[in-house]
Amino acid sequence: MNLKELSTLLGLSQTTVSRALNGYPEVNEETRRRVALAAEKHNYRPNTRAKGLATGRAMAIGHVIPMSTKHEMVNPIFGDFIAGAGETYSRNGYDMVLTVVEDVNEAQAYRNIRSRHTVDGVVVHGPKMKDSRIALLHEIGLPFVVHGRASGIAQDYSWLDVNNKSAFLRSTNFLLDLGHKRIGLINGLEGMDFAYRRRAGYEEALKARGIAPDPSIMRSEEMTEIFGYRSAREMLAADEPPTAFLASSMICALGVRRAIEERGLRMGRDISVVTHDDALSYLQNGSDVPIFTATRSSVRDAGRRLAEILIERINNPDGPLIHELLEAELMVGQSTGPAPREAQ
Amino acid sequence: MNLKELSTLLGLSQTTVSRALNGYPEVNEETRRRVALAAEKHNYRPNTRAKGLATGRAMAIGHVIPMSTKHEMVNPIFGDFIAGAGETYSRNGYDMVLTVVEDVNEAQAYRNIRSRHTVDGVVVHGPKMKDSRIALLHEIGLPFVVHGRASGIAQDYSWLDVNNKSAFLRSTNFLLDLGHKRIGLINGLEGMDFAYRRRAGYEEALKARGIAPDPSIMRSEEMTEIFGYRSAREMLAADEPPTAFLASSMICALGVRRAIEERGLRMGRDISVVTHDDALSYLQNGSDVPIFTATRSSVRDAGRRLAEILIERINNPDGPLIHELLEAELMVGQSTGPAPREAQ
DNA sequence: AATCATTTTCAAAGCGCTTTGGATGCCGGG
DNA sequence: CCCGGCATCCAAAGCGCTTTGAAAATGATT
Repeated sequence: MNLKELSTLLGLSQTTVSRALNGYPEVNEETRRRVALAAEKHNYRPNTRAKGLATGRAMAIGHVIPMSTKHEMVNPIFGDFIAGAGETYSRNGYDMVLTVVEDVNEAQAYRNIRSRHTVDGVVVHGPKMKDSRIALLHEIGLPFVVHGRASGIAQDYSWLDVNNKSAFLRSTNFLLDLGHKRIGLINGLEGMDFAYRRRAGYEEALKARGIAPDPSIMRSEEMTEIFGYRSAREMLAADEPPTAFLASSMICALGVRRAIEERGLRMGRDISVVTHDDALSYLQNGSDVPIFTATRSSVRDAGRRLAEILIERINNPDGPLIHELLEAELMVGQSTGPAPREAQ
Repeated sequence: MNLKELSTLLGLSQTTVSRALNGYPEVNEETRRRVALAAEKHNYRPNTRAKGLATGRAMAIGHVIPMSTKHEMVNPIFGDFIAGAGETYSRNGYDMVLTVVEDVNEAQAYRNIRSRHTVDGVVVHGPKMKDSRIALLHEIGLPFVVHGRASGIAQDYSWLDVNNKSAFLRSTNFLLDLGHKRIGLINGLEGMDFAYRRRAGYEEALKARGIAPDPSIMRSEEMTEIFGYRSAREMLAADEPPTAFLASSMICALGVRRAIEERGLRMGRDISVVTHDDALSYLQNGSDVPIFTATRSSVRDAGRRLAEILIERINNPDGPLIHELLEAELMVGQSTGPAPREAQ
């Protein structure tokens, strides 16, 4: 069923039917009702492509997912973020189109998207420091919002981010207050902007107490369980083992816990752990009392909100840029306790 | 830059330029080269919507993600599956469009997709037993492939699935051979077809050795870490605790391990664990020696292959239906060992 | 009754592409 | 010299929608 068929069926012109369905005022309410009823009855929906051609709007938003050949990982937060964003999209009549692309071709992918007019805007995931995508998107004039921020970019842009620095500063202080002096940092991949900010928060807290950050207990990698495990194991086996760890994700933290328990130590008593928690739906941090003491910030909420921001920007590209900084909440769980006496 | 502009720029008709770019034979090779060069230079890409309108093909494939209000979980395998499928799509010039929809509106979502002509086909995720989506998709005539299978459906359809029954039958036998007689099952949500098949494999293996399945050590829920933890904890605290567990996912298995260790027991010595492993990129099962003994089957590979199947079906809708059953490999890791003497 | 304003409807153009059904020019064979 | 055949190219229609500009119908006003 298409417009033409529907309109001849109703004995009306395509114009009138189109207007009736799109809520234009210049159509009799009685007629509108008739049209709406018939459309419902025949399950008529305008053809996306035709509508898009006519209006110049795709009513779709793009997400480019770079697939590195080196770093094979699919970000575990991806699913929850998408779920949140998708909710907003649905509510606003937008489709979501994903493009998986080898990271070396990422720039070309954005250009393609632009010239093929497949989407009205894009979400930039996982910004690196001095991320080149931002300049590119400005250049080709594709509306976008960044999930996170990119340090060292001259031009301004819209973003939504968790206050990573503050979160890690607070976690570090929390551990310092408990008497821990050697705190291992198990961070995300160097070069990722969020990892940089987290380290900055960690170092700032240490320095404020006169402790010099020790590179031998700071690691940076893709945040897998294995990485958390290995890092913690190595640090614990070293001469001056940390009495606490700061992990960048729950997945990492699970690995850290494994290393701790493998060594016959007890988390929360012998070794403290604080992690960042993205509130992934399949990886809840306990039910009543959190397992891990954690800085918590729902990535699904972030997706929801970021999608709203992007839609706002698409509707009003010359409107003000939007910046939103979410504070993570520090939730005390069972994984932290005072530093053991002998280590103090 | 659009076709019209490009063609006047070249002093050619739109027809010729279009044909040159699309590889039709009736155009001089010299001309074709000129056209290709100019297109490259001006970064010309045909407008997706216009092309779609003209050809009747969307060159896009849909994934409908139902968001339950009850079960809030985003399936953790989702990211990896999408990454695999997306790879195939990119290679074949397809876009991937996701629709997040409240599960109660799922049927309507498929009808919408169909009548709006947004995609050429869809992937059906997480089939339940007697899944109603299959009949629906047949009815509205939208090409599709199911990731998994649905028992109790009259009509045939294309699918790609892991042999869940065989996998769990083999795991169970493996544990039985090690002398375990009480094996707890920590399964996915009842009603999901894969969970049904896994249980069938488990029960068949037990019965073959004259052991009656005991409902008190069989659980069924969404496969979260918490669920694995709680289930294992409860079973371990009961009168006749299991000496081994069979878990339906790595995430669950992590919870099981936590429960075991919390009780002061050692996994692989006191309690054995076998899990199914979807080979998620951020949750590798160890590096050299697997942590968990596991039935392993890469969900990313599944995505890749399933996308190929769907594209085949789209190109040849009247071709034969395709069924592919992947066997999981049983990899022995550190989480299993002979049943403790006293329990034998 | 005539005029004007307002409401309601419509025909047709246009969005950017593909594709049909020629046109054009060139060549060799009769 | 003419004609058929082939290689190239083109004009125009059509995909299904929105939107412009105008016409028709209605109601209000004088």
